[in-house]
Amino acid sequence: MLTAVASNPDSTTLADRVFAQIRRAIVEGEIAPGCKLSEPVLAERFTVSRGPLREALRRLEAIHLIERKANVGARVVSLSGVQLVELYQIRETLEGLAARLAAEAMTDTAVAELQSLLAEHRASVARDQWQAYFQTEGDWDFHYRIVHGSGNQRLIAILCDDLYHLARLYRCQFGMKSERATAALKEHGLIVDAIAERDGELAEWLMRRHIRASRRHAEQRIAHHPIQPTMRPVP
Amino acid sequence: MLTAVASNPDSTTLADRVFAQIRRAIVEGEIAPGCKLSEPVLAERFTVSRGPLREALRRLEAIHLIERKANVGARVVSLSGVQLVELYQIRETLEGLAARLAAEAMTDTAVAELQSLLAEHRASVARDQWQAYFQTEGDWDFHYRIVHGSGNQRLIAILCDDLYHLARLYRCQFGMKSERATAALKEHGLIVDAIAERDGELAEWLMRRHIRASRRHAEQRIAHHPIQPTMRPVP
DNA sequence: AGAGCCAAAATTGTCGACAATCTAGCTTGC
DNA sequence: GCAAGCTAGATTGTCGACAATTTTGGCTCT
Repeated sequence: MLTAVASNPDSTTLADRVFAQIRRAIVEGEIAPGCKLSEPVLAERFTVSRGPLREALRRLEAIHLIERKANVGARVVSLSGVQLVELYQIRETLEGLAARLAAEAMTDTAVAELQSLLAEHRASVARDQWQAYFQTEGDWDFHYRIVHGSGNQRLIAILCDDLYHLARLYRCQFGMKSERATAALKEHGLIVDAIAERDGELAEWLMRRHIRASRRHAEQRIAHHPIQPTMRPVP
Repeated sequence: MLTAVASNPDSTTLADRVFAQIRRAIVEGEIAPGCKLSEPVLAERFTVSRGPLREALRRLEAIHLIERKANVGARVVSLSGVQLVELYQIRETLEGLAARLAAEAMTDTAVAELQSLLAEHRASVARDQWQAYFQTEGDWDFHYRIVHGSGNQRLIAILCDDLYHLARLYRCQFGMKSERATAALKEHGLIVDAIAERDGELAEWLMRRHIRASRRHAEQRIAHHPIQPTMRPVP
């Protein structure tokens, strides 16, 4: 669902694969935030020339996962609390829009699939409440579906190709366990219901409240676990 | 105000300059929508190697001004009516947010500057009502200021670095004259007033209505002047 | 004559080497 | 002893050439 391109040996270009690999490494915390990305060492690590590697870095910069300065180099973005709040503000607005559009535009079969996905998540949470990883992944799945359901291609691009990668990085960075999983699941249920009833206005309002709650949770967590400007080198 | 980098011979990298030049050429309609961008001819036209040129193309792709397919090449985005509507939907949401945040976060001096900018625009419109170009440029100036006034760095990046270039391209493409200039100016005045009174809720509502009106205007125009899939070669 | 296939040309992707720039460590002077 | 300037090393930016893929033109076959 992400960008299924990885590990296909010849269907894409080298730069595509390197891009996907580094992105995964960054988003999953394998390469630490603030870490410098040296072109020679990455080129050797992925056994490619600096050409495709530079293209990959440029694309990582485009989705704001790394920052580059001319003649200096690239670093993984370092995450601050205010940037997290900024991200949540935008997500609240855009995903609210997505929910409203989805309620108006999603096909009946897509709604049914969304409902079954939700049922799966419910079962999964009931089964193994401890498995935080798959719960957060399920959360992403849910949001991805809604956004795609909106049908607005540019909205899909902004959220799924740019902001979600950053949001995932933040979650990994601040170690967001899913204490909120059961509450989030309940909120998801309400949103799906609103979409199923084609009530766009309600779906938007519920989605905005859902993300606002998630933001509050994150803010609280940061307050206890204050900003740690990680700058450790690449493992 | 755009990205003042052009024509500075050595302060930036080659790729930066080529990027800015091609972007300007595309946004101002010098290179037609749908037109193919051949790397060799562009490299010769700007007297650079294909290396920096490819970087520029990649950055143009990142802001969605061109589309690339592997082993095929790059084309300037072709504009459809539905994409225009998609863009307006997102702008309505995001700029509404920007207006609300600006009302809460802008400094008093920034508000004063915004008011004087508005006065300038009023004078300009009263003086030479025919000069459509500067009016639309003034319109962009206004929106740029509000967005920057929000203080949300990511919001600024999404709107000013990505969506606005596309929107400008659309305006050039569909030849949006400013019959709406005087109405738009009146709406701008209300928004500035709301911001000056620190009424974020009202500012958001007014901004959304302003963009909605602009969208309706564009839709009407497209209806009379239906989609012309331009595909003429580079001049 | 039209459709399908093959080959050549052009274009894109990739690579290695060179030049310009920045960083770090050392020397030198106060 | 500390700060400023300089030199050496490493890193990034740029270039030209080669390899792989796509496209186009012509040819053959039905």
